[in-house]
Amino acid sequence: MLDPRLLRNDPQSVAVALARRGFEFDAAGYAALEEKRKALQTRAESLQAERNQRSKAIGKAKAAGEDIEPLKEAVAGLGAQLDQAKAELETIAEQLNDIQSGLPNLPDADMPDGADEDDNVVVRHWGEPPSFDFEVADHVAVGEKLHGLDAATAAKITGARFTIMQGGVARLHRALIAYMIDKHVASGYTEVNVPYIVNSKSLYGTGQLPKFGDDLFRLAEPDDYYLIPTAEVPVSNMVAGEIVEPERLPLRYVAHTPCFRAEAGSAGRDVRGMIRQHQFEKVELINIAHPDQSDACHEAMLASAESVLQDLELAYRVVDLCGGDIGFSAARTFDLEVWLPSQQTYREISSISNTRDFQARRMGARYRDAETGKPRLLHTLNGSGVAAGRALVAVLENHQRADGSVGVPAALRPYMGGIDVIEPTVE
RNA sequence: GGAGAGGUGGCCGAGUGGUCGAAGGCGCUCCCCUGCUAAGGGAGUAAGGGGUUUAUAGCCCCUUCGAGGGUUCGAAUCCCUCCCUCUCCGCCA
Repeated sequence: MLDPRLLRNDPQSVAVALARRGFEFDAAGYAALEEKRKALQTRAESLQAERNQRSKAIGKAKAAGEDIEPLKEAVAGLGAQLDQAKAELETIAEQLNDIQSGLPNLPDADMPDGADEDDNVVVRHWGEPPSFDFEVADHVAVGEKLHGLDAATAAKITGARFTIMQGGVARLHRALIAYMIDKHVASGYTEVNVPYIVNSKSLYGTGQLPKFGDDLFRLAEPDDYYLIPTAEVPVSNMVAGEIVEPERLPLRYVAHTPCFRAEAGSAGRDVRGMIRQHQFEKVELINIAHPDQSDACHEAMLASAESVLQDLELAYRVVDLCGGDIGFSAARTFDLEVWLPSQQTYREISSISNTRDFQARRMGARYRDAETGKPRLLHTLNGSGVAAGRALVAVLENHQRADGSVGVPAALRPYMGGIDVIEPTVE
């Protein structure tokens, strides 16, 4: 949510800023609605003030043993007027609120302009895409050869966009997760284990609702809950409604969770393999920061995620998302894209965003300002460190060998019982 | 699931229809005292919103005692619904 004061005082500048991300904001219409709101609110509040005053007078008269009947008669007409004024105000307030909750975040000044992902700016590359002296297989073929990936059986059990991992591949997946969590904990993150099911309020707080409900799996019964699309939702909402003492900042959390996404609207995309699943696992980094710290936190999170890929010996590039590609809640986002030999291209494996006070305002997440003692909105940041499913894909593809085996990066060997290669198993 | 208790400010905790945004305590801030430390004395200290305004200063006003309805001139206090927490029982990983 954007600062309502900014929307009121300078809707035109908001419209200009949001246009950079291809969002059309009707500043004039909003301003007109605001004018109405102001008039209605002033009227409702002055009626309320009058009634409060009169009621107080009745109280005093009664305490003094006076006859209060005439005083009560004098208030008689006020109630109906007040109710009507309140109802009118509420109608307008709802309209304003609907508009506000649908507005995406203001982009940072540094965010690149652009219409779509083709306009994202490549910041840097790390590592060389590996060369192979045999014909590379994609991760599906590699996984099948290892008897480690089985989409068909998962489809029987559930449906499309699910996978069964087994044997060495399942263990590799688990190793990736354990390694990543341990690494981030070693660099100062606090490991948290959080609910994978959340209520709508939490999803509103991080910005998935009300606009993006179609992307979510919803549990209608026995409660109106949702499966999380990312750990960002439960972890960020840990500070919802809280006032955090400044000396605790930044809060740095790492969480491993499954993520559930309906993938509405992506039918036909990445249908083969594990790139785009309804269920995948992710190690997520969350920072809850003082506004002065948030840029530094953003950089540090990016570095943390990068070092995972470096440890895994995977070539990647860092991309600065442009206005046409950046997410609803983010002011600035860096993606990590890992090299996939089968596709001869870089694919997203991590997305690291600073939402500034956008989510904090929706969640009511604040810190106490050391100087003024007043509560101020926090900044929240989230980033994958990294997506486990896609990391598995990247390792299978980049470390595959001609004989169908897959090399285990040194960083993962302690988590793989010391083995340095996954061999095809006989069923 | 059954029975009971409870949800009040940063925290703890009083408060069963009016003068209560709310006693008291803790914490915090400032001042005084004490040659350090500890203790002591005094003052202050909720949040959100609107109007006015160059202003997140001041002033005026509204709202908020788990959430939402209701009764009433007036609700933290009474009634209804829901949510959450705790205790005991049941069940269960």
